[in-house]
Amino acid sequence: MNKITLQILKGTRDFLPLQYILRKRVIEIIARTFEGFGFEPMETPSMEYAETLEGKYGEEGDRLIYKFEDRGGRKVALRYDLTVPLARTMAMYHVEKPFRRYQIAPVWRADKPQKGRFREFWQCDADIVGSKEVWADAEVIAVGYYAFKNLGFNDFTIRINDRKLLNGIALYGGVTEKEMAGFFRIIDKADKVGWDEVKKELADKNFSAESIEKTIALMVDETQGNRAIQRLKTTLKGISSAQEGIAEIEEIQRCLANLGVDKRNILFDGSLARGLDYYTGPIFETIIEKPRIGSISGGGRFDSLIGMFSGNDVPATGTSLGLERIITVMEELAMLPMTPTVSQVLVTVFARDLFGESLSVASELRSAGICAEVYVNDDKLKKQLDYANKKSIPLVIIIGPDEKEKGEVVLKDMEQKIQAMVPRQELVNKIKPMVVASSR
RNA sequence: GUGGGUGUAGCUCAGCUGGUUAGAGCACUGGGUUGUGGCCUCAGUGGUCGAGGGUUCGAAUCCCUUCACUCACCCCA
Repeated sequence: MNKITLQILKGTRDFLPLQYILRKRVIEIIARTFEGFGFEPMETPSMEYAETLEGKYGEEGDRLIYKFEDRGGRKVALRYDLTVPLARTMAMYHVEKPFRRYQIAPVWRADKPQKGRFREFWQCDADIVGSKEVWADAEVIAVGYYAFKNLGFNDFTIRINDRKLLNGIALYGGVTEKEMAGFFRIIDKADKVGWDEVKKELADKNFSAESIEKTIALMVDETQGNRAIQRLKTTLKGISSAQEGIAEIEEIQRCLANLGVDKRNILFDGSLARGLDYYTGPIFETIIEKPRIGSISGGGRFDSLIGMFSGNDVPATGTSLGLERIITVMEELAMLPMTPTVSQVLVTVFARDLFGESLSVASELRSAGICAEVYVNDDKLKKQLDYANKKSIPLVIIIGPDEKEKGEVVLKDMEQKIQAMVPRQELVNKIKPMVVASSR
C-alpha cells in the first residue's frame, strides 16, 4: 500500500461530530433569528465564473479570490462572499421587492490563516434588496444584534459609520476619489496604533500635509459617539454628502431604539472604513473585546453592486456574521453547553441470539420519534454501558433472556443511576417524558 | 506578501550543556469483576524523535536545507 501523508489543505478543517453538532446548533439559532425577521433561505453555487466575482471587492480582495480553469478552459472561481452572488441573482431573476433572504454557507479566501481566520469558512448573511430607506439598514443591523443576543452574547459593540460621511470628510480634506480607499484604510487603524502613527503613515503614502491636518483635526480627539457626530455636523456644514451620511446614521439610531436594540451595544465610529469596495452608504461591524479576534460581523449598503450586473442600480443592504469567529469566541468563553451525541437511547445487545429483540425495541422507539441507537458489536455489557457513558447517552435499554421471557425490558437512567423493569407495551409512553426532560 | 514561534506515542507534553534498549499522564486493549457504567488496581499494545543532509566514535539533543503547523502584521468574518 502506498503510504501518503494524511493532511488537509491549510486553512480548512474537518468537523467531527463533536464539533459539528455544536456548529449545527449555532447555525440553527442564527437561522431562526433571521427567519424571525422574515428573511427567507436561499442558496447559490459555490463556484462562479471568475469575471462574476472579479472587480467587486477592491484590489486586496480580488487577489484573495480562488481562481482556476475547469476542463473546458473556463475561468472559474470559488465564491469569496455571499453578497456578490446575491447581487448576480438579483440581476438575473425577478423577485418581489423589498426582498429579504438569508444564506448560511461556506466561502473561500486565499488568505494566510491565523486565529479565527480560515481559507474555507462559513458566513451567515441576511440582506434586503429593493429598499433605499435606511429602515432596511436598521433592520439588518437589528437582526444581527438579536442573533448575537440569542446566542448568549452581551458584551459586543456594533460600530456604525457611513461611506457618504467618509466621502464628505475626504472632500473636505482635498483627498481625491482614487486615493480615498487607501486613505481610510489607514484612518481605520487609529484605534489600534494611535493617531501619531496614522499621521506618519499617511505622510509616507504621500498625502499632503494639508489633507492630513484638516482631516485628522476633525477626528483626533474622539471619533466615536454622539459628541463626535455633532462636531462633524458643524465642521462639515457646507458638504452635502457628509450631511447626508450623518442624517442616515442618526435615523438608523432612532430606528434601532424602536427595534429594542440596547444603546450600549451601538456606537457611531467615524474612523470605521471597511475594506470592500462595493459599500456605498451606511457601514457597520460588530467587535468584541474579550477574546481579541477582530470583527465577528460586518456589513453595509451596496446600492451600485447589482447595477454592475444588470446596468440598473437596485438599492440593497445586508449583514454578514462570521460563523467561525463566533464559534471560536463561544468556545473560549465556554458559552457552548456540550452534548456530544444525538442518540437519546442506547439499546444494548445482550447476546447474539437476542440481537433481534434489541433491533425490534429500537425500531419501536424510532417509530415514536425517539433517537435510538443499537449497539452493533457483540461486546460485554460492561463495555456497552461504558460506551453510553462516554458518549453521554442518557438512557440505556437492556434485554436479557429473563426480560424476553416476561415481555419486559430494563430501562436504565445513566445520570440518575437507577433502572426499572418496564413492559414492552409501556416502554414508549414511559420513555417519552424522560427523553423530553433530558434534551436540554 | 512581511516577520516571529513550534514539530518527540492517537492526545498533552518531559527528555539538563550530544552518551547504550526514548519517558510520563491521558487514551486504547485485556485481566481483577462471564447480567450492569464513570472510581480503583494489575498487565499490555503503541514512536523511522516532521523529512533530507552534515558535524561526531556516538545526534531527539549541535549545524544547514526543506516541509508542516501556529501566532502577529496587512487585509478581513
